[in-house]
Amino acid sequence: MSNASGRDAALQRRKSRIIDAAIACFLENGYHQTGVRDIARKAGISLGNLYNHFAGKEAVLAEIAALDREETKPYLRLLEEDGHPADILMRFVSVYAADAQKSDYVILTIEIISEAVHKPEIADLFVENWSALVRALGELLRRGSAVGCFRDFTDPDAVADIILDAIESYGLRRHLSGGHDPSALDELRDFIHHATRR
Amino acid sequence: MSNASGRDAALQRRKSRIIDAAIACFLENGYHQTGVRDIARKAGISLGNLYNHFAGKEAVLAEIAALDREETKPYLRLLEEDGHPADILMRFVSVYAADAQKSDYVILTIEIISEAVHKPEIADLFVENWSALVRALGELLRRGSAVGCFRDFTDPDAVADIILDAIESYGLRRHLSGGHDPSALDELRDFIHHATRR
Amino acid sequence: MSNASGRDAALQRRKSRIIDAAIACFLENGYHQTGVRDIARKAGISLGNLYNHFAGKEAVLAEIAALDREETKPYLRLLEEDGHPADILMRFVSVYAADAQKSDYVILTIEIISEAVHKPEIADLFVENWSALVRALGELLRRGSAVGCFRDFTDPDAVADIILDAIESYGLRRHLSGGHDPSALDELRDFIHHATRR
Amino acid sequence: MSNASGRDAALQRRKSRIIDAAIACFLENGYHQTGVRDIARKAGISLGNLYNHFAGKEAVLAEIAALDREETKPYLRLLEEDGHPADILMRFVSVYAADAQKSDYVILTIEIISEAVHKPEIADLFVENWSALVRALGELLRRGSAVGCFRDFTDPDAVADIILDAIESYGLRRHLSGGHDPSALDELRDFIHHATRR
DNA sequence: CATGAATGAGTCTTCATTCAT
DNA sequence: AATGAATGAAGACTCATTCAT
Repeated sequence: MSNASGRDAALQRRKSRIIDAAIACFLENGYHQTGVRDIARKAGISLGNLYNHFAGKEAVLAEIAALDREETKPYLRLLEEDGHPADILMRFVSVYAADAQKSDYVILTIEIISEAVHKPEIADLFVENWSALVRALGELLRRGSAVGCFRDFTDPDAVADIILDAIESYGLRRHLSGGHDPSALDELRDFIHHATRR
Repeated sequence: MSNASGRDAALQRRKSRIIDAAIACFLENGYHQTGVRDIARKAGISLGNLYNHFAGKEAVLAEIAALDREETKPYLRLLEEDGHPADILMRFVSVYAADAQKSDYVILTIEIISEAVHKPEIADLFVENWSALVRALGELLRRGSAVGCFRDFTDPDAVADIILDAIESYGLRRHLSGGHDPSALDELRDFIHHATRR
Repeated sequence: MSNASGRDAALQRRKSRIIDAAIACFLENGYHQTGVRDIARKAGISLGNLYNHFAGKEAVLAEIAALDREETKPYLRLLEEDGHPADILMRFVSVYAADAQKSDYVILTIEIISEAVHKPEIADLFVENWSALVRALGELLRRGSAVGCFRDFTDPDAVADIILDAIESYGLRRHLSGGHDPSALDELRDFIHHATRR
Repeated sequence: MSNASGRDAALQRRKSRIIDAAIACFLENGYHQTGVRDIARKAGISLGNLYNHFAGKEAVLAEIAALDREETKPYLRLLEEDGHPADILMRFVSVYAADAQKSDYVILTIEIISEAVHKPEIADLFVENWSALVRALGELLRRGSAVGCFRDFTDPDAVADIILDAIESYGLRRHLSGGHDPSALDELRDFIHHATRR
């Protein structure tokens, strides 16, 4: 390992600590209620130093939004696995819904989306990840239709959109109503199953 | 009309103008980017006077959130109409999705939800309206199951939740991706149709 | 009683209620922490109507300061009574100290004085009452010196000043330290007795 | 001098300049009539920066109140000197009264006290300094009684309280009445002398 | 790279007062 | 005399960002 890359790694660790701190703050108090000072303090660095790593508060949020990409990868891999499309779909729904149900995920998503509404550059990051998921799921649906285990869709990508949305908002709703209805996930799986079966 | 009620009406008009101004501002710039001054200016009143009508900025948002209730009523009536449950459901989906797709509605909803995440009193207002919709739609599903035009659901209310979520987030997604895919609504209707049919 | 005087009496009652309300507010929260709205509310009248009775917030305080005059009268009478000057002095000290010890009196006095420091017109009201007391007590001291029960004073009025101050600040200190040392009053009486005896 | 201590010293100087500016403002216009901006401007720093040094306006006042402690020290030393108690007492009275008579001191004291009435945390700072003085003076009185140059006191601390009060309020009264009666101080000394002598 | 003092525009809110009714 | 909506200046305080060290 060269000196340079060692330094890079250290830098990356710093950035990562800042991101983690920011996420923690945003989760706890929301993006707008979080000050740059709060992030710096929680990251254990000085206020000014944060600006050596990020252009500003919004850049931190953008980075968080971009990180979605990483977290999206496992889902993409799952959707592209070989196997019975219907099985894969159900496994995907289960796993994705489980994640989407986690409070952290939900809150952070809302924070980012509500910023994205007024800031195109953040919306773009978001849409990018989303599109990748949609395409992968759409492909699965197409495959399933071809194989005969799903019905034929006029626009598989649109359906993929709907399915992903349903799962995401399922997670949000769980959070807002505060409840933890275990049967709800079954119902969601059932719902998607019936909506897609031939 | 008595003097008192005349004055009350004038007051109500004022409040209403403030609400309208606030909505316009929130839509344009978001809740946090909107200053109380902006609202007052757009409402054509003085800054201080706003506080004669609302306890503060958050109270304005709360009132907007509460107004949802009024806008929920037509849907409730639709869901409770006599008729073939499957027909009613499809009409409901069409109408509700059309509204949920309107940019205004979407943006405002996001603003409110993202505040609700950190402010229980706003979340409560929101959940209340939502519950009413869920119950009404759940009832329709039950009726449909009884009549035989829907499959049997383990938990009709959970399904109602899922359907409503799907529609809402459909609207949001339409907004974020900027696109206006007319076939998407058909796909959504189809999706829900297949997911609920016997 | 003529109509006019009846109306005047009613007016006076209103003013008096406002004054009482103001005193209550000033005691509880201090002059600056009290809003005109608070006074009006506690007086049970409308905000605007208060301005039909007083020129403004400061005028209310001025009236309160002026009311001191009334409360000063009993002391003046006591000081001018016939009798042994030393006895009268001791009785005066006891009574005046008892009053000065009452929290209400102390707080209100402080509020008024601290305003008076920057507002001559209020200071004047205050000084006036004080001077009357000083003169009366000074006269008593002179009488006592003449009769032989007090020592001779170079400047009896200055001594009167000192005595009155001692009593007043005794009350204030009691309030600030929160304590209620019953022997302190005895000590104060003793102190003044020794300081004035021949 | 290390860099760190150099920076600390600079910081302390800043704080000190702010305090000075605040005192000047409070003297001129009173605590409530002084805005944080006024203090910052007079201190020659930006508004926001003031908050890097003090938690807020009240914290500035608290610091000023606390500074009393420093100013109390010379008096404490004087009271604890060896020497004839009666002499020391008289010297103390002269010096303390001279200070208490200075307009600055009086006005500032009033501002602080009138805040202290409604804010225990400020009252505490005040009482603390006062208690130290009372104890020191009380000790002197005890010593004097033992030596035979003062009369015996039931409660020397209470007497100390009275003496200090008398001096303080003497200063205040001088300020309020605007006059500068040079014989008044003699009279005060005489008064205390007679009140304490055997 | 690291620090945190410095900046000043911006935040929401309160206030004494006025005035049409 | 009585009401309370209307006014807008002033209030204390926060914040993202910069910069000298």
